[in-house]
Amino acid sequence: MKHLFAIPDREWDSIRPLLRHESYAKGDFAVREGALFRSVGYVLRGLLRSYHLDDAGVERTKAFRSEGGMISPYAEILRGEPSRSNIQAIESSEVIWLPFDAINEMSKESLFWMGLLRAQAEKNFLLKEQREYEFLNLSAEAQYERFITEDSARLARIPQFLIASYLGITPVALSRIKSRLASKSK
Amino acid sequence: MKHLFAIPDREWDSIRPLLRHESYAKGDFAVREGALFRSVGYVLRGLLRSYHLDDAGVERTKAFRSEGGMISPYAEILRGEPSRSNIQAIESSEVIWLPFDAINEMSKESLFWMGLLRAQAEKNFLLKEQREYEFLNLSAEAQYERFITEDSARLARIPQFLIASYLGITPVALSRIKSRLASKSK
DNA sequence: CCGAGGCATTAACCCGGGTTAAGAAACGGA
DNA sequence: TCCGTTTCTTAACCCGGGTTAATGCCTCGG
Repeated sequence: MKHLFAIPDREWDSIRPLLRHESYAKGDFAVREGALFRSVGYVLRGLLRSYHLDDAGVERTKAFRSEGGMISPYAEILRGEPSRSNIQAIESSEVIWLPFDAINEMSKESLFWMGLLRAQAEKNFLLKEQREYEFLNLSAEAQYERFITEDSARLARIPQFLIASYLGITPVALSRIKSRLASKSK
Repeated sequence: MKHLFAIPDREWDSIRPLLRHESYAKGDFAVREGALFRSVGYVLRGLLRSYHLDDAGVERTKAFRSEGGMISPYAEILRGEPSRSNIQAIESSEVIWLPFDAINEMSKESLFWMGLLRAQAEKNFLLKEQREYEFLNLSAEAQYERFITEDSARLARIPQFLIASYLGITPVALSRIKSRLASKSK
């Protein structure tokens, strides 16, 4: 953990007592919609997803995050609002939670912490930018093809109806896409 | 400009000679696809869009930015890659260009500049997150309704075929949506 | 070992967006 | 102002995803 962000000794000592380590069983919720949640999660083990319900009550999956990834209601933390999303463990998982407000306070006088928050923001931006690119350029079928080629390791760990929810389509449509691709490659 | 980012005197003196002020006529390109572009633009006047061509050669509009907005191939700058997008003036426009690399260098020793880059990244993240939300939750028709209610001032300035390209649909489909909404509200 | 619940597949039908094409309207330059 | 170009609208047809529903499979607990 410490070495992952290249945290110097001094900063490590100041943040260490504020870290929270949590374990989640499959299906457990780390964050519930509506909660004022102020921490950023670093995934040590397992796989989680962040999702919310649309107006019609359909689950919309925003992201999957596994080992080494960050998960949190980041946009809402920045806006100072309660979480719009739920964060749920797809597998048994372990997460280290970093207190955003404390780091934000320290960042006012520390180039290191300010730099870490900058890196965080840039990383999250790039992830969303990539997603925008896919929504704008790729059909559901092309998005799925990209997913299975670039994320094949994760694919096996995520049930199909959640992938459908990530792509913004129904499980039925994803099943049709799969059979279309299968007959195409024959 | 200076007061917009609340730039202190000392920092203002160091950045001032590096700023570039450009004017663009309607239709002019500020950035071309493939160019290694390393500046972040602050729009003083006018309206620009950023877009790129998909595999089929169709224009895909990523964003519109008007007075007070930031425009740049930000993701590519962060990744150190040439621009994937074109940036074009929809109206006659004026832009101040901030040199990213110089600011990035200064940020290594300056809390102010590091903080500015952090704020930049967070702002851009929030914009993309909002767009993800719309793609994931809203039909083309609902996206358009949101656009005309929340961005009504801009709507009049942007030709319809560009709005269609922003929404990820064809001009024909947008025209149909408009007539559907018109008959609905009767 | 059995039954229940959750997940995936398939089919039938509907609807909205893509495509193409034609005509109308708005715009811009000479 | 006039003409040509660009933009917008409308129509016809196709296709892919939504919806609903039936079926089959797998897993897990009793």
